[in-house]
Amino acid sequence: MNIGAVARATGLPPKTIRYYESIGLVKPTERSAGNYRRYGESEVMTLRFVERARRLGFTLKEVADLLALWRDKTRASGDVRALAQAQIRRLDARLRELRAMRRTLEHLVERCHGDERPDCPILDELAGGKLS
Amino acid sequence: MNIGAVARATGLPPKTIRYYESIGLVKPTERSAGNYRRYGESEVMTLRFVERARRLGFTLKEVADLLALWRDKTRASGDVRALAQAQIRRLDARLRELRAMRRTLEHLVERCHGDERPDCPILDELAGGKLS
DNA sequence: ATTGACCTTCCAGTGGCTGGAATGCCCATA
DNA sequence: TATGGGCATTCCAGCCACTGGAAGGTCAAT
Repeated sequence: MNIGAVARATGLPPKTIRYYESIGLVKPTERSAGNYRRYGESEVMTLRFVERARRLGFTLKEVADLLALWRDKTRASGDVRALAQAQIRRLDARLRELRAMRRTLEHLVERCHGDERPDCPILDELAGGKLS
Repeated sequence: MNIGAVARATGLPPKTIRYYESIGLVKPTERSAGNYRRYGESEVMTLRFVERARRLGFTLKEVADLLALWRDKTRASGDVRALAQAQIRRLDARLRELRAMRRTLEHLVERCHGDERPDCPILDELAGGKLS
């Protein structure tokens, strides 16, 4: 399998696959005569794993840790769970931040008539308000 | 006011203030004899404006737009409102993404016993599951 | 005169890609 | 056999919004 086929099979762009290789995550089984990357099924599985973990918001560092645990048949499932729970906590923190931003913006938008006139509570608050 | 005082007054690190200057957002009124940046009240106000807008999740490009609207006394408040509403929509999109991640992770964590044993549904799903 | 806090510039790195240039490979068709 | 098109390669650069650190200059107080 060339990189393009792997890209189609994993949903990851070729560029990203090369990037993952450059940081040591997944490397091709071999190179063809013409120096093309050639991949086998297990690399495709690994890349799919990476793609799914990324979609759950894990950093590449954590993905590497998860991959290591995946490969380690003697791992403790508690270690995996701990990573997942840490990620949930980070998501919660981020959700709280975004919700706070949203609330504030919503208040501002409500108070701004939003027409041709120049007076605008949004700018006023940004300029001097306390924005809670 | 030197940059350190401005930093204290705005909550922005000196490095960030210099960075904002480098991208043309806010420049000091003048330089002292010893080449120190010197700021007046209006720069402090501008930086506070920037800091608040950033806290609401606006990009620096949008902050620049908001600043331009702020300075333009003939602006239409609708233009400001449109920026704020676009930002709310982006926040909503991001919130949906994060919530979806959270839901999936929560399911996975529930199904993983998380002890010393190696079998782990989290890894299984990352490896081959459909993760909804 | 010396200390120490502050300031200066410049370069480099973060994360996770993404774009583009210049070049090379592979295969099918005329 | 030439040629064309679709792949692939490497390398450099850029994105965003900072942040860290080195090497040095300034300023006020002791």
